[in-house]
Amino acid sequence: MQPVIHHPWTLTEQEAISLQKQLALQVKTEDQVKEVQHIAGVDVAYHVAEDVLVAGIVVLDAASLQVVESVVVSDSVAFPYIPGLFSFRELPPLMKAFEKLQTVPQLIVCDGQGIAHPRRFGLASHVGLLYDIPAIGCGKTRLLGEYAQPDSHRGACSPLLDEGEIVGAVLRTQADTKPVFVSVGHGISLPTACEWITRLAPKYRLPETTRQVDQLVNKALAGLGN
DNA sequence: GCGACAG
DNA sequence: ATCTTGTCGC
Repeated sequence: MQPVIHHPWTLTEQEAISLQKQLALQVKTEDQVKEVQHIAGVDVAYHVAEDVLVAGIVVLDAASLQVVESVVVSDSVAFPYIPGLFSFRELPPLMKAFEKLQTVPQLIVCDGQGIAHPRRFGLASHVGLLYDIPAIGCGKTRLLGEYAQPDSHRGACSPLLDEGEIVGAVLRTQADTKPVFVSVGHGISLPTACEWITRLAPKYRLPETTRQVDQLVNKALAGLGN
C-alpha cells in the first residue's frame, strides 16, 4: 500500500507542530466506515540504547478475529520521542511496513491516541489520513483530558474531555480491569470506534489487533539479536 | 516556575 | 517503550 498524501519527514519540532495543525483540519469525525472485512493493528517495538526499532502490521478477519496477514520491518530511529509528536517517530517505519502489506484493511487500530491530542492529531489521525482509511486510536494510558472512572462492567465508558470538548472515551473492555483510552483517528465516529474496540476485545483488556501485532514485533525484535 | 507528558 | 522475579489467581 502507498499513502494518498505526502509531506516531508525531516522536520524540526516546530515544523512538525505546524504540519499537525494543518493536517488536523482534514480529519473526519463522521463514519466513513463501510463493510469491514479486514482490520489492521499497527505497532512499533524499541530497544533501549539501540537506534533500531521494529514496526509491524497484523490484519485480522473482522468476523473471526483470526490473523490473515502480518508484516514486520526494522528501521533506525529518525525522530526522538516527544509527547505530542509521537507519529513522527513511528510513522516512517510503519510506512515501510504498509509498503509490504498486500491486504487492504477497511479499518486500522493504533496503539496511542487519535484526536485526544493537544492539536487533535495523534498517531491514529495521522495514519488514517495518510492512507485515507478509517482509523481508531486505542491507548493504554492518557495523553491529556479529564474523565470520571467508568462503571466496572464490560462496555462501560465515560467521556474524555479537553477544554470542554469530548476528545475520546475511557472504555472498560473487561469487567474490573483498567479501562483503555479510545479516540477517533479519522473517518469514524466515537460511538462506532467504541463498538469496534469492544468487539475486538472479547477476552482481554486490549483489542486483539493490538495484542497480535504487539507479540509479533516483540518476537521479531528478540530474533534480531536482543 | 512546577507538574504532566501516547510509546 | 524498556529495565525486571516472583507471585497470586483462573
